[in-house]
Order: sequence, then C-alpha cells, then structure tokens
Amino acid sequence: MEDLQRLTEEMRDCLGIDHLVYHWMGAQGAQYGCGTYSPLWLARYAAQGYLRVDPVIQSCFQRVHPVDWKALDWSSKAARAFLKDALAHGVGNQGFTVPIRGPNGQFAIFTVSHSCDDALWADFLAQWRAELILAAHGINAKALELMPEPATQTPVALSPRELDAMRLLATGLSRAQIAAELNISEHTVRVYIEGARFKLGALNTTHAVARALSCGLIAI
Amino acid sequence: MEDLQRLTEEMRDCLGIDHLVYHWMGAQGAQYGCGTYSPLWLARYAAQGYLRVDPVIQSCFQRVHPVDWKALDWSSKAARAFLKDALAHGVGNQGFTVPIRGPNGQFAIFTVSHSCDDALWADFLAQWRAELILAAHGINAKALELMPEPATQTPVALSPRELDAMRLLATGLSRAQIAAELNISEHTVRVYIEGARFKLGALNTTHAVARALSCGLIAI
DNA sequence: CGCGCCCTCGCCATTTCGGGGGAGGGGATT
DNA sequence: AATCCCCTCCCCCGAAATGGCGAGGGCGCG
Repeated sequence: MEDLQRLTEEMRDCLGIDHLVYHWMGAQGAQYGCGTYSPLWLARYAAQGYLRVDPVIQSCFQRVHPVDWKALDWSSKAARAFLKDALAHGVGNQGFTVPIRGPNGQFAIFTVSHSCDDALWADFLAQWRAELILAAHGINAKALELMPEPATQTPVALSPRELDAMRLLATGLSRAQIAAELNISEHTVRVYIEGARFKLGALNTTHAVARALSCGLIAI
Repeated sequence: MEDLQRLTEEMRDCLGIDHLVYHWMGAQGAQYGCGTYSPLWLARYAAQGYLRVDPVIQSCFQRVHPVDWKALDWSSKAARAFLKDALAHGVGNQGFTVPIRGPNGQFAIFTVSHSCDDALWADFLAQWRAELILAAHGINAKALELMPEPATQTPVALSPRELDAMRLLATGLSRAQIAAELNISEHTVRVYIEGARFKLGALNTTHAVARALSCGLIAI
C-alpha cells in the first residue's frame, strides 16, 4: 500500500496543491486511507469522532456527485468547531471531494484541498475537475486491487424470496403483512427472514435489514 | 427528459458508434432509461426479464469499475441465449459499460455498444475510455437533476440520543441492550425509538432504522 | 442417486415490542 | 415568563417477534 501513498504525494505535487487524500470505508467499519494530511490531524480526526461531524463526509454520503466544500453547510456548531480545528491542523480552506461507491456498501472519498482565495480555487477546479474525477476512480481502482481480500469480497447472497422479505421489512411491513403481500403463509415468511438473518450474520431482524441495506442488497 | 434522449443520440453520433444507453435503477424498482436501442429490443428485454440474466447487469452490480463486455462471463446457457437474442435485435457485438452508484442503493449503467472486430474496438476504447467515464457521470448528473422524486428527500433531524438509539438498533442490539450500553433505563430508550419512529414517519422500529440508514442519518 | 438449497406449511413457548397512561428537570427560544 | 424540545424515569398489558420442534416437494450438481 506504500505505492498508493507515494502516488497521492506525486499527484499532489503535480497539481501543485496542499493536500490530496483517499479514504475508503467498507462494511462493518473497515477503513483504509492514504494521503498527505498530517498524522497529527488524522489521529485527532479519529479521536474526536469527526467522521460523524465532518460535513464533507455527511454530504458525500448522501450525494452522487463531487462537491466543492464551499457548497456545503457549515452552519452547525459542531461543523464550525470541526472547521476551525481542521484549519489549525493544516487542512486547506478550499476543498473538492469526489464520492465513490462500490457494491456491498463500499464507500470512498477522494479529496483535494488547498489554501487560497475563492477565485484561484475556481480556476483550479475549472482546469482540473474532469482529471480529478478520473484520478479519483483511478486511485480507487488501485486501492481495491491492493486491498486485502476479506475487505473487498463479501459474497453474501440472499435468495429471491429472502430479498423480497428484507425489502418489505425495510418498508415497515410486519411478517403477517408480508405474508399477505407475497400470498404465502406467515411461517414461510419467517423462514425467509431467519434465513436472511443467518446469512447476514445478523442478531435480529432489524440488524439484518440494516445490513442488507448497507450492503446494497436491497434499497428503499 | 427528452433532453437526455437527444443527448444520447448526439453523443452516439459524435463517437461514431451504433448504440449508447443510460439506464437508472432506483428505489422500489423505479427505473428510467434512455438511449438508442430499438423499442422492440427494450420491450423484449423487459418482457423476458433479461434484467436478471444480462451478464452486463449482473457483473456491473458486483463491480466498481467499467467493464468491456469481452471480459464478462457468457458461458451460462441463459447468457448465451440472451446474447443471441441481443445480437438479433441490433445490439453490437462489442460493448463497454460504466456502473454508477448513488446513495440509497441507486444504481445506473452507461453503455456504449458497436459492431466491429476486436482490434477496432480496442482502439476505440483506448481513445475514448476516459471520456466515456466522464460522460457517464455527466449524463447521470443530468438524469438526477431531471428525476422527480429522489431529490425531494425531506431533511429529518433526529436528536443525538435518537441517533444513538438508531445506530445501536442498526447493529442488532435490543432495547434492553441499548439501555445498558447508554447507561439509561430501557423505558428511556423506548422514548427515543418512538421519537425517531415518529419523526421518520416509520411504521415500526425496523422501518425507522431502514429510513435512517437510507437517509444517511446513520451508518453501520 | 444422494446432497444441498430453495420454497412451502404447522404448533408451542418465551421474549421483545408497541401503545397507553403518567412524572420531573434542564436548556433554548421567543 | 412562557413554551417548546430534550433527557430521564415509572406502571400495565396486549400484540408481535423469536426460538425450537417438526413436515414435504422441487431443482440442480457432482
């Protein structure tokens, strides 16, 4: 994985910016990151639980397209505190982040950050935006190649009926309602749910639905 | 949405290929597509349930990166029958498909297809690959802009404790376990869950967790 | 021709969830 | 000062989910 670290540094130098970061998040909290942020900031980021505060993460989790940090909502108190802390640790005041999704709920972001005024940043993005998107996917491809196997391969496959059950559960139906919907007995529905629960390694129905959702097996 | 249809046709002409298709799949089986395949083929594709057979879809659903159709597994009986049928309906023998994912299990593919020999196709891809990936994301962006529902997600705000409860529920804990985890009474946990359920307009706990997940309020 | 997986169904007991009442204190906003 | 929301705690009870035991037929694979 040192290759990737070097790659991010080279890419940063080539672009002439302060920072370039790639961060991958898999299922069950598995993570991998590389980039040019200071180790001190990374440690602080983890220690403070900024993953749940960072507007970049929050926003990218709900969007498809890259985002300029200026377009984010920094109004909340937590976000302001985070921003101040980030600036103090060398993160640029400008940023551009590309969200990338994979199967089974994999999620990654590719970020470039720099300290400069808005006009300069706008010029930079106008020139490099397309390249950055391609670079994001390129780095993600490389990262997935190098990723240890268990992280990337999650061959959980539910049967069609189990998927039906999970889908209907996720929309709020009870077992009896699902049975009526699928025109089968409630007990059969139970077998599907139990099967899905077992395959997903879930402790209960809610857990199973949550996993099925976050793995991208179902959607609501 | 006619804009998109015209865009795909223009893009196809610009690239000088036979077909260019964009296909979006969202929640509850919602679908939207545009492109240059013949209506006859589209009708047949739907009627035959090829969505569950098509190796392009099957493969892209499990992968992050674009794929040349030649790299796919066409060995199964169903796949061969599908391929024969596709060729008979004007689909090219060469193809390149870019998978795109969004939040909430949104999934889209962008495909270019052409009839030619392998060498010519390799040249084409070498020249246009990067552009095609960018075009895929561009079309997807445009499609999502024009799409009616998914953008109209009402921003629901849960209280910190309600988020805690949802998060722990999503990891499979029962109310009693959550109470122990948070060092509060089980009844209090119930109040949080009921509050979250109400705010999310959910019918039950599982539904609430599913919504919280798909809204990006929590993650596991 | 087994073996495994998928689909379908039944009964019983226990645990958990959901809905209905309450109560009080703290903080922010108006 | 009043009002709203958030956090915290208590009772009861019926409905739903879960866990365990069983059953059979169908389909594909080695």
